[in-house]
Amino acid sequence: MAADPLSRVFSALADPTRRDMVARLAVGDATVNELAEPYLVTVQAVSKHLKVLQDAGLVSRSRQAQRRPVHLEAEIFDLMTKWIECYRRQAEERYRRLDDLLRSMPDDVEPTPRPQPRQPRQPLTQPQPLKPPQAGAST
Amino acid sequence: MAADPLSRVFSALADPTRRDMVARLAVGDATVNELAEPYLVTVQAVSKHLKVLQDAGLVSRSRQAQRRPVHLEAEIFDLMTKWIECYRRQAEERYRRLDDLLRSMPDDVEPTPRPQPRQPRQPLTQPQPLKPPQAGAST
DNA sequence: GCCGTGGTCAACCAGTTGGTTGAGGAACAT
DNA sequence: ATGTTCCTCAACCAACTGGTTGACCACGGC
Repeated sequence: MAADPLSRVFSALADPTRRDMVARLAVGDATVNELAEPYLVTVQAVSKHLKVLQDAGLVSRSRQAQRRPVHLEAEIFDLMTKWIECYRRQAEERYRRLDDLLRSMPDDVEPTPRPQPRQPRQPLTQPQPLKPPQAGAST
Repeated sequence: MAADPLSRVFSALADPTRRDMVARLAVGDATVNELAEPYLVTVQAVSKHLKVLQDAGLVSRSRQAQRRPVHLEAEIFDLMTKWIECYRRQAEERYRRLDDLLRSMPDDVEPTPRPQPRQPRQPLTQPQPLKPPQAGAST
């Protein structure tokens, strides 16, 4: 539950029902009952899904008489797209570099250009649970 | 297991360890042992993570003597970014329209411009398990 | 006040997930 | 052939997830 924000967002969108709700909310705010209507699950289940989306920061909720309208907070998507773009770019650049390398040496070096045998760990994603105690060490 | 591709990708990246591995792989291919080294989990656990990433189409693996180098397949990211962009754009456009609407009517209509009371369901994500039979489905 | 509507909370259950250990397969070196 | 290295498979376990039902809270209408 206390997972990092990125995990929460990815995890929230890993469920097709939740993605579907996000899609529905993209066209306009909605109440829990409205959101629940298309599915055959109970309202409580939908409420749970909504809480997951809310914990991920993907939706917010206000009060309007008895209703609790749900509102999509699209900015959180940036968190994901930034992460994705970062590593995609890295990978693409790597291809480019490898390509250049292959271009620059016709055929007189060893034919297996192992990319990097061991990188010194870089910043990476976050201060991961790298080598913590073990077995379910969920910070 | 038989989830849709989008769910598999999101789900695969919902784990910080797996994201970390993707980050590591962005700088170059690696073997299972190399990938396992920074963590305190067993190699078997890493192998499982890799299988999840592979099922999601995020990595591929070849054979090189005893080694099974893991290679990042960055194109799959497109699947996510496309989905995200689609709904983000929709949401942004909605704000724009609402903004225009508010601008065009100074103060002589009701002050609660309920977005849309019920949209006719659109294509959305996939052919969801939308209201099949049973379970209190008040038709 | 009391009731209906809209929504949440709590307890429970089944299935999945992330980890473990142990056994074993595949490709080399000798 | 035997051993070594790298990796996967199988069985098991604890924790989490997505669903259920039932109780309950917060409003607004009467």
